Amino acid sequence: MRRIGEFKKKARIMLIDDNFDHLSGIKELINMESNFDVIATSTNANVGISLVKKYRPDIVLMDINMPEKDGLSAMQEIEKLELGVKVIALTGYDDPDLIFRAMKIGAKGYILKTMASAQLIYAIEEVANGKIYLPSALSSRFFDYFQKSFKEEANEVSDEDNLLTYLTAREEEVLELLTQGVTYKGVASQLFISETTVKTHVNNIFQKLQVNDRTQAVLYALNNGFSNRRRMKVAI
Amino acid sequence: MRRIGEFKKKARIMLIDDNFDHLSGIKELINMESNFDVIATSTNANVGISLVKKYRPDIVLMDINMPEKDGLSAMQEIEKLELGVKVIALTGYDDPDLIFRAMKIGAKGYILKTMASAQLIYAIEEVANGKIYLPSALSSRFFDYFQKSFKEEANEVSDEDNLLTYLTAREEEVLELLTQGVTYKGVASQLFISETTVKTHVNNIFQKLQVNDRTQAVLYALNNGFSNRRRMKVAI
DNA sequence: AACGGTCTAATCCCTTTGGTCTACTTAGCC
DNA sequence: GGCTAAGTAGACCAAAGGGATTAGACCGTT
Repeated sequence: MRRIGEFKKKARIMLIDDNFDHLSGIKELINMESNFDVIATSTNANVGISLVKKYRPDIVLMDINMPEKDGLSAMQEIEKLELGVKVIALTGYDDPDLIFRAMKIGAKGYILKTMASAQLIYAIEEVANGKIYLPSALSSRFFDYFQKSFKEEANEVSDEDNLLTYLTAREEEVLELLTQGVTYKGVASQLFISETTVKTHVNNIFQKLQVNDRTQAVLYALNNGFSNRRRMKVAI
Repeated sequence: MRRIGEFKKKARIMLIDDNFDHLSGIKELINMESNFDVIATSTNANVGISLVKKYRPDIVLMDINMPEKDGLSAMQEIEKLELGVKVIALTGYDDPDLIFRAMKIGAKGYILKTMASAQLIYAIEEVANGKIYLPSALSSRFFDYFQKSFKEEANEVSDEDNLLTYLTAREEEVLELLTQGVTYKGVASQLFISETTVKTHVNNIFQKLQVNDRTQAVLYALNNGFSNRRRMKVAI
């Protein structure tokens, strides 16, 4: 919108943290040690969100651990506004799950309160320059978690007792169409075979997948790696 | 450089790179500048995989860009062996998609050939110590890509023209059961209503979702955020 | 009290799907 | 040449699903 050129202007920062002392501490730090402007602060997530709407800061430093409304939800709401506001998560915990969720929601950075103040400033600079900043210690944890979640998925799917492997090529074609909501008539015409042939294939599929009807077959297929590509945006 | 004490034994390294010159260069480097052992090398991915099975190195440095068999597939095969072998991807490209796929498969590190040799050694050390190493420039790219893929997904699903929002509470209950492969009879008995009532609800569901049959309704539900939790391992 | 939305349910009718059995053709294999 | 697996297709019957209409009960709102 009105974001001219690079970042010649001082980045405008907003702080949201339920701990007032901490809030003023960070504010002091930023004002002293950097050339950023803290334009607003809030000890309450909901008020903070309103302020974000009003002032449209470049960057929001958001404490994730707050009572009433947790910081992740607040962050999500800010992301939904699509104002281009960059949110940096700030918390005392380096819980991988928390890190993962924050990054998934769209956090542009994640820093621990225990980290050196210089690192905070550096993180803000990086984020102000359009990068995403995650300390390498945390990113290592993130990746552990990330890979584990994919591994579990892969295990569940590509197990050797996947009944889908028993299907013949033609049966797979038929099932593929069923997973698209096509009727037997439709399958017949698309595969240039008769409807009774489709029924024969379908019955064989039921036997092999140990299910009783079309819906169950489709669900089995979907839950066991069949045509995973549509469901998993980022395929290997 | 000699960081003794962190890992007792010298880590055993294997190199796979189709470029022989590069291979020997890295080997030299590692032998000279670190206390790791290069126990085997290969200019061919398939041979490399065999060697991995045979020697079970601690770490494999794998070039991702190779002819015949690409490094990602090779890496995936090595991961499938579940030998605990740590693979570091090595390539000339910092393509975010490539980085993402490598990390998804289970790469314990990703380094560019253009990076300083000290960084290569450092990456190996980190990985040897059980961490995952991704240079911050690359991890920034990774996160961009990562967040974008989730954003697309969120957009697709939580769009305001999601027909599922028109369903009443009872209709949702019915649909929920349908997405589990339950028949009308089953729905009726589980919800303590008659089968004809189920049919009424189902017909209303069809109208609202603009579909013609059970399978299509289930597919619509699954593709539009309904009971997403089962499909998405790591929910927010 | 009247209205609209939801949940419930029935009836009638027709279509689709599912189960079983048989049978022909083709391709690959010992 | 016979065997097997896969693909094709028919007949027949039963069960389930789907479309349309009607209608009573309940609840919250106006």
